Amino acid sequence: MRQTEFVILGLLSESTLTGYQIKKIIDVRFRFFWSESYGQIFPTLKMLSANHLIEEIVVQEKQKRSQKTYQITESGLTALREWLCVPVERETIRLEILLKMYFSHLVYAGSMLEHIIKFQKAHEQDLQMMNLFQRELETVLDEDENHPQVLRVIDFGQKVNQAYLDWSRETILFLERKGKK
Amino acid sequence: MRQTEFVILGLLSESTLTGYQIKKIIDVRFRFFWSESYGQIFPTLKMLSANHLIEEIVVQEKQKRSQKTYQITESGLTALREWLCVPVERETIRLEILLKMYFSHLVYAGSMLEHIIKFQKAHEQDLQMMNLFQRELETVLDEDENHPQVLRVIDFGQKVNQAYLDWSRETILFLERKGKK
DNA sequence: CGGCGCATGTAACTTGTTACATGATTCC
DNA sequence: GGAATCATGTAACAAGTTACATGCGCCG
Repeated sequence: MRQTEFVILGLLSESTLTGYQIKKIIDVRFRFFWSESYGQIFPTLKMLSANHLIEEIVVQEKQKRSQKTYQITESGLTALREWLCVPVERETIRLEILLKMYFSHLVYAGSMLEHIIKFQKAHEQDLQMMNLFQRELETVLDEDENHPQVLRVIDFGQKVNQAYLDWSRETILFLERKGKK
Repeated sequence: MRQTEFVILGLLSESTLTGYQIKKIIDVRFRFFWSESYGQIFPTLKMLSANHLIEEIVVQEKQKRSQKTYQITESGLTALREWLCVPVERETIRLEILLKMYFSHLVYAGSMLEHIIKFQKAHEQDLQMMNLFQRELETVLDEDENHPQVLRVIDFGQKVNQAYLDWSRETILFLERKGKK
């Protein structure tokens, strides 16, 4: 869980959060390059806490529902900084759609067409969301926060998603021609 | 091992192969969108064989070294065709480099710069390899084989890798400006 | 008072990697 | 003769998902 550890430390370096909030942030802000499930977040939180890289802070506001908010410790921040300087080692990419495209001559073209249209729609939405993030961030841009770095990440998402959409458009044309023959 | 199953069936639908050859093909041709380890290939081969989706053919040429060549069966081909028509369900992307970029304001810019340069070099090579594949395939283009579909897959790789390189260039400039301040 | 969203958690399972063992063949 | 590549395989481990259980608070 090396990697999960550091996503969590990273997010906690910005603000205190609950496990649930961490999951939500990853699902929204990181969706085009990362994902985590509760099955990893909660055990990792427990582990980080046992190693004193994070601490549970009990914000007993009135009679709030059960809620564990975590904050990063000094050693957590140190560990995060160290990790940031270690060379990137894993780059996991598994695109089932390309596997299907590669072997798609074995089935009728209409089937592949459906897959691509679905793919295209999903990434159109992703791109719109990124454009929104970008505009929002630019209106409150603070050079002393991590905003410029976040904009670079958003830019990555925009470029890659644009490439996906260009490819989808061309591939749909290709399949439509195939289908007619 | 759902997915591993189908990569193998797909490759065996083109030619008979050994486990070792399957691994090599995935490492070279699919490297920008897929990966498999021996730890998955060999057990999956065994399992597919037990289910009669593939068959072991013993090509006892002279006193060849131990070698198991597999070929797809009719039911294997049927299973593959069915899978090709089922909607794409998984799209795994985990880019550690973006995670590091996102939180990189916590460390000095030079560190991130190294990561990006390494990333850029790796993807320059990938792009060159794809350009080579493309040229090779276009010289022997056969519309009745899967060549047009493979070219679409290569095109995906080229577009996405080009996006990676554009982003790298811009991000290196960004970090160099940061570093000087 | 019903449903949704917030919130936590785990057990069972699937998936995937790593490290290791083994040994033949090919090429320099 | 030694290195690289071909070739097969597994055990231990690490990572990740899914399905489920639980229950509060808020809004209509």
